[in-house]
Amino acid sequence: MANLIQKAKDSINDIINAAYAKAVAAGQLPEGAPLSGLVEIPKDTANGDYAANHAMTGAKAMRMAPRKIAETLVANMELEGSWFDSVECAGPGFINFRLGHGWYGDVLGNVCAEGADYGRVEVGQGKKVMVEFVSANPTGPMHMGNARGGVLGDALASVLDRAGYEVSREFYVNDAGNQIEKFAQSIDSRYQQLILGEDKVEFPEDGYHGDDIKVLAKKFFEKYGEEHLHTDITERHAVMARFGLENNIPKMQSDLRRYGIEYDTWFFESTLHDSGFVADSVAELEKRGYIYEKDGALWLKTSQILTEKLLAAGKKQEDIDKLELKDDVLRRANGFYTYFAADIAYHRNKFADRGFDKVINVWGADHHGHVARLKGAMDALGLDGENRLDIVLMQLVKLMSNGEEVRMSKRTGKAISLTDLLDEISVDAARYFFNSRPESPVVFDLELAKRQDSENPVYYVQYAHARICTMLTALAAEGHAVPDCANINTALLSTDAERELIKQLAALPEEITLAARDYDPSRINKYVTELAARFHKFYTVCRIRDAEKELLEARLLLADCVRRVIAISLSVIGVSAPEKM
RNA sequence: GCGCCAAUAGCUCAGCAGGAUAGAGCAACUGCCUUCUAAGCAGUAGGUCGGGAGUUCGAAUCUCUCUUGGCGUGCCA
Repeated sequence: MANLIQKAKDSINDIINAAYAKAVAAGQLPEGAPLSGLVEIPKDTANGDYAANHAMTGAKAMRMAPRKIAETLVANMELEGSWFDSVECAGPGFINFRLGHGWYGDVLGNVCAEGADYGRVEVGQGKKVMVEFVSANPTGPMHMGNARGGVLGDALASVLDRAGYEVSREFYVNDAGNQIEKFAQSIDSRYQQLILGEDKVEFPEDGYHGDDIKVLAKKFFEKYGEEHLHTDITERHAVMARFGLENNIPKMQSDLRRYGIEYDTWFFESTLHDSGFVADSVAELEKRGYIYEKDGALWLKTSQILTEKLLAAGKKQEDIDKLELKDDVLRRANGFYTYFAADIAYHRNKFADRGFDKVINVWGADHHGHVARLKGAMDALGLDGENRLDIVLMQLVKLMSNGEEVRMSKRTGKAISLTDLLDEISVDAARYFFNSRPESPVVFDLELAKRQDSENPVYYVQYAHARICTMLTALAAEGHAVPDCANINTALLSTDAERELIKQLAALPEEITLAARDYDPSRINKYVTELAARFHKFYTVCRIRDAEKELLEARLLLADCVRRVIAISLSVIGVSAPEKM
């Protein structure tokens, strides 16, 4: 579980502090100045492998020129026995360190020793985390937004898993409430149109207009015939809703599986209503004084809860007034609970009943108005939603076709579904493409997507992997098997191409840590693309087959390490690593 | 009106726990396969990082403000 980049940085901090102590003892630098700074990796290796800015940040306190401080520190440095070969001052006062070959050897040793676990870090400390994502309405096919949510959620879960969290993937099935009734009405209308003629039955304006509803109605008719034409409407709608869900949910499950996504739990909203947990949660809020009745409905004091929170966070009352906070209905006058009430119960269940330390929901940005109130409701229940509930808001996908935007809506029936998408482009391409920063909007050009073959960057990475695999096979056939890590001379890997490649191998644990911290799995895309680029360069510049035995073996091992790390990285983002292309 | 998110090459996007000359892919142009996969490598060209102000030794990155776009502001989910 070693992160050699972090260790190198820590080591530099130690070296600088030791040099400072020595300089102070010699009277060259003032005592007691807080010497802290950042160690970072410069863009240009001409500035060393690591650069420290301690001299610049300490300049003010020491009342000395940064450059002078840096020079004094460097003069007092001891690199013997460290990972570093050289150190020098540069620019306005940077202290630049250069790695020796020992560090590079240690990186390869790590990759070999940790095998498939390479890149695992322990920042998660085994905490229980749930990632809930997609949770598309089961009233129709999943769309492009769901496709992106699936990619981001699944990749985020993988990242967190590798960062040492105990992760659970969950899909929340909204199989209750208003939209289910609308769903049933829509099927019912299509069913009647089927029997009585399309012009004889009016289709509800706010119904689901998609063709999938017609298909469901047809299936329903094939099963029941005209049996349900005149049955009691409540019972009929219940039968139709169940029929629709029993058709749609397995379809969603198989689509997501085809997309490479497996959930630990499919959680049904209806169970919260059936068990009385929704009512119980509202009662609990009432007990805590957050509920009142008005116009026959039960209301949550959302504005009070959020106002108190914002005041505590230091917001001014006049700014809060501008927000025009409103309360929310939890139970309508007709006795039915709102979606929000069910959502409160659902999240209470996640924390209180199932004991998740942290819950992350991946939502479309159009739900952002819901974030503060749900967190607030958790706070009101004493469940610390502010810190334990995190929402990743992803911008919706903008679909372009022939230069025009295609609006996606289930109700207009013009949606491009996730199934359509996967019929057009490969799962690997879709997963790579949608894994970009969640808060950035994505413009998806359908024509371009269809055309995407060898030009897609995902193939660039996969090609690197395949290239290594076939090369290793070919060389093994010539008697050059990948050697054991302990038997190679890593000091021979001394060209820029080799060292840049090894540095990139070393970066995976750091990338996992940052991706987990920022909930940004797209970092892994960039990481593995850069790794592939450095490999391709190495491959072009450093021949393996023609090298002398010792160098050949060292390079063979390096190539094998790259192969393993590419495979690990791709698996984290759900992309396959083909052995040949 | 108020709130959230965004604005970087012709196009799609990186870079944002402040760091040294702003990167990649696509599109355009030029080289490199009798040698481990050319789905590759090397190079040319392309930018007032939306405008303005501030903080700092130092800003694409942080703060404020303005502009433009997306979304939200339901007894919808």
